[in-house]
Amino acid sequence: MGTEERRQREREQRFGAIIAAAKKVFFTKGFDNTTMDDIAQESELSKGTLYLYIKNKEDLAHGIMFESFTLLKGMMEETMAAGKNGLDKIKRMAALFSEYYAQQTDYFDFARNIDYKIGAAAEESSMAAQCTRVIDEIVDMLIAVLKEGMEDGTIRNHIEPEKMAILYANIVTSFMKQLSVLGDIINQRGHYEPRELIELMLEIMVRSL
Amino acid sequence: MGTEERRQREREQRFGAIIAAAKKVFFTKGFDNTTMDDIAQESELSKGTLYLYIKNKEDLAHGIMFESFTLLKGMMEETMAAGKNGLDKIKRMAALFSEYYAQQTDYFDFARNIDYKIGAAAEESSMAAQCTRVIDEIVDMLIAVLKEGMEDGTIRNHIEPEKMAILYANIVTSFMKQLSVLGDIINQRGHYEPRELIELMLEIMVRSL
DNA sequence: TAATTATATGACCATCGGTCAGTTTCTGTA
DNA sequence: TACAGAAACTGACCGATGGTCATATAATTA
Repeated sequence: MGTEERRQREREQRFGAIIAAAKKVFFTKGFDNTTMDDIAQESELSKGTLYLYIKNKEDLAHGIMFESFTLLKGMMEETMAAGKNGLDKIKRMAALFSEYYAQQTDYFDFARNIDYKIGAAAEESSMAAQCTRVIDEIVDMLIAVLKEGMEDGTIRNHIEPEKMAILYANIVTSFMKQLSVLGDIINQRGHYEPRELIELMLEIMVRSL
Repeated sequence: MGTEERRQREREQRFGAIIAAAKKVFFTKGFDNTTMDDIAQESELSKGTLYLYIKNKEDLAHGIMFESFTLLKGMMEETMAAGKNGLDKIKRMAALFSEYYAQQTDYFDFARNIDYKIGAAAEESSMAAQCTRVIDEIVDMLIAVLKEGMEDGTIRNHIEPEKMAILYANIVTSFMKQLSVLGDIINQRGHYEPRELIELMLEIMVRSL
């Protein structure tokens, strides 16, 4: 009888519902200002029950990050497939990042609070470990496309692709995270749209290849 | 009689001592893991007394940031004075930033937690307001040197210098903040020294001018 | 139906940022 | 020197919050 299977499925659904509820509250009130009671209420469970499905508040955040990274990875795969050569793929990727930032600014704001702990937590927490795995896969995609560009001659720069992938990924994400927070203030003071600054940054990155 | 003046001086010394104690503890244990009781103990005052000199824990952090930005500004002024033309000044500035990162990595790690709140807090807190003032002065210095380079022909790129200063300042600081946290993990996994990645990043930035 | 197991609950605990009534120390005056 | 008022200081206390656990409820099995 499939009782055990059904239970397992229900457990996963519960977990998914908790992640969804947490995401809703985190993105509305911010990580620090959200209490576990808020999440309990939103998910219509008691606080104690939450802890049957998650390890702690931080782990919950890593679950959300995992979802986000997985989504991005899927979009990258689609984008890459459409590119004609190495440089073209990178240009499309840059456009994708810009679009992703515009649509998911909340994620970057949230990530700024959280993702720096992922590496340190990866050993203890399965959610954090899953995050690092997806991040590694994303970096691997970047490495592959850089290599492709070097081989087909569309990229002049021949520094180690592994090093460049790490470098560029960190420049882009750190800048986006910073803008997700300071963007409004910068816009208010100097009238520079965050999106405009990001496009400029990406242009500099692509041109440097 | 100079009683009042002496008192004022003593108040400032107390404040300075509290900042110093807080800095010591924050840099050792991190912002989140430091309790106000820790700082009270380190500064040999009661917790209640701390609050006669500071507004709250965040304000204390802004005081430390202010000190840091002021230090950097002073170093920038020295560096700029030694430069021969616009581009030369910028190259020296890049070298300065790299050196500053190496010497004060702790500051960036700390800043990552704090500085995003400065803009929002500037209206309420005098410490945060002082921070924004120094940051503005630093950005103004960058704008000035970019203009100089455009005028003397050592910089080809002629986008609005105001926009470029904001763009470059944010790329550089956000990347440094990210590395201050992830640097060790990156180094551990791919054997890329943080300092090396920062030099590469600065090189890309300078070359794009 | 009774026993066992899985799931859920919320009162409770420890910690921490911040407050405030009360105490001590300093200062100017008579 | 005595004393009153001001300034500086203290630490017990408060409210909020992440996390726990003894207990209760529901589902499953025999």
